[in-house]
Amino acid sequence: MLNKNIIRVVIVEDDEVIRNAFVTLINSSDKFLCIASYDTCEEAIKNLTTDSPQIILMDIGLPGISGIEGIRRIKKGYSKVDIIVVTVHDEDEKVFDALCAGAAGYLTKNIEPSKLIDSLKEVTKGGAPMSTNIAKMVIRSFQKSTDSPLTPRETEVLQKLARGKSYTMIGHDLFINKETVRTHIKNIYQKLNVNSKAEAIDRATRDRLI
Amino acid sequence: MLNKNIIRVVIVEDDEVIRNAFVTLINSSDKFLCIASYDTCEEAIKNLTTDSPQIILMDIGLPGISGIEGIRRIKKGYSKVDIIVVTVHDEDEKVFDALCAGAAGYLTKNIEPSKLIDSLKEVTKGGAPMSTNIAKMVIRSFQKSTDSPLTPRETEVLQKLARGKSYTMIGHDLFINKETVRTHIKNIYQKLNVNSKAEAIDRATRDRLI
DNA sequence: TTTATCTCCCCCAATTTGAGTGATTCATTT
DNA sequence: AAATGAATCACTCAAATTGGGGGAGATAAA
Repeated sequence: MLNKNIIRVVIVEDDEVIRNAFVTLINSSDKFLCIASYDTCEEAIKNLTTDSPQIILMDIGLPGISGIEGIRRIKKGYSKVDIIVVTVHDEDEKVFDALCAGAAGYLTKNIEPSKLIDSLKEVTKGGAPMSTNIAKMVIRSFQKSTDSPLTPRETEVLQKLARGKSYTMIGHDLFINKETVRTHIKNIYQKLNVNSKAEAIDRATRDRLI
Repeated sequence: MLNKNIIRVVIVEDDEVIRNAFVTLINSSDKFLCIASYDTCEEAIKNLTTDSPQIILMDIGLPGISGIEGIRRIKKGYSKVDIIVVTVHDEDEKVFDALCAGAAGYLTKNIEPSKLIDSLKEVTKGGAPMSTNIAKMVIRSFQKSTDSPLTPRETEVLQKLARGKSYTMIGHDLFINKETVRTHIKNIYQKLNVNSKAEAIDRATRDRLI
């Protein structure tokens, strides 16, 4: 049975022109078959078990429930499908929200047709296709600020504070007195211009200090 | 001046055979020039300003200071260079440590020669080359556990707790009474089998509940 | 009808926190 | 030689937070 080896793809995209282009493109490959295409997540979800796709190509700027929420719902009820986001949006928030919601890959729409097919192949092999700009954002999200106002020790203290530890525990971890921890934290608060734990963690997270 | 357009590359790799293979490969491209190759980070750092590479290909299983620490030191004194890790290691810890230390990309050594050159090109264009398995690990690091023992509300509470907020603040954020927050946290502790904030955050982070 | 989830209330003791105001040591820089 | 930054420790004090215990009502789902 040849059909067994064909990868079933569903498309969710509200722009008819783009949607049809994707359908044509995918069906032009003998490895993939576009079983269905929808212009809203709601419809896609309704037919999910019938369609039983291995891959969903999904836009995230949709009418009705957002693509992000759509990803969440789809992965909840049907976790084995790989969802690749294909969108014009490349703002940090959208990207990370989509990944957190369970997207297996993230492509921006300027992608060349051949690359899109490559991405489909990559995801079937267990990979995580990303546009270069997205990959860059993702990598950068791991990296700390290079010009922190905090000293190494203060950074260490703040990291532990952010993990919910008390002054006493931090002191124990770093082999210093609780009073020293207190001093460090006082200095941290002054440098970050805050006056509570929550604010400090907030600023530090936002500015990638920890 | 043609040299102006050649991308200067330095290699840090302790295995002589692999190192020489990389040198040959890189010099076979007319876009890149391998100016130097070292078998330790120490040496590479010593000659950094003289070599002034745009890209460093770096192994991370090195004698002397580790590649990870090497990345940190290089990026500290010479932040404009793009460091691509090329290694056999694909354990979570190494990968994330390298990325946090400032690596611009991460390749595993089974990479084909043509892909390595592609990766160099990608990084010069501001991208972040990753092997498929690494990309997958990175993406997965954003995603939460699908079978959390916590209810949605409890997860919400725990997330805020992990951001350093007090019971009072959490209640304010969620428009519920502080006492309700207490109850949630009591239940969370019981479910996670812990009895303090720090332990709860630790478990939740480790198990990707938040 | 039971169960799960979310909501709220009270008591209590121990700990923690934030804000003061100090000080000493050590290494680096000027 | 003096100054600066970094890291260490001390003591006070009032307010807030935390964790443990108890109990209970509402609603919705199974």
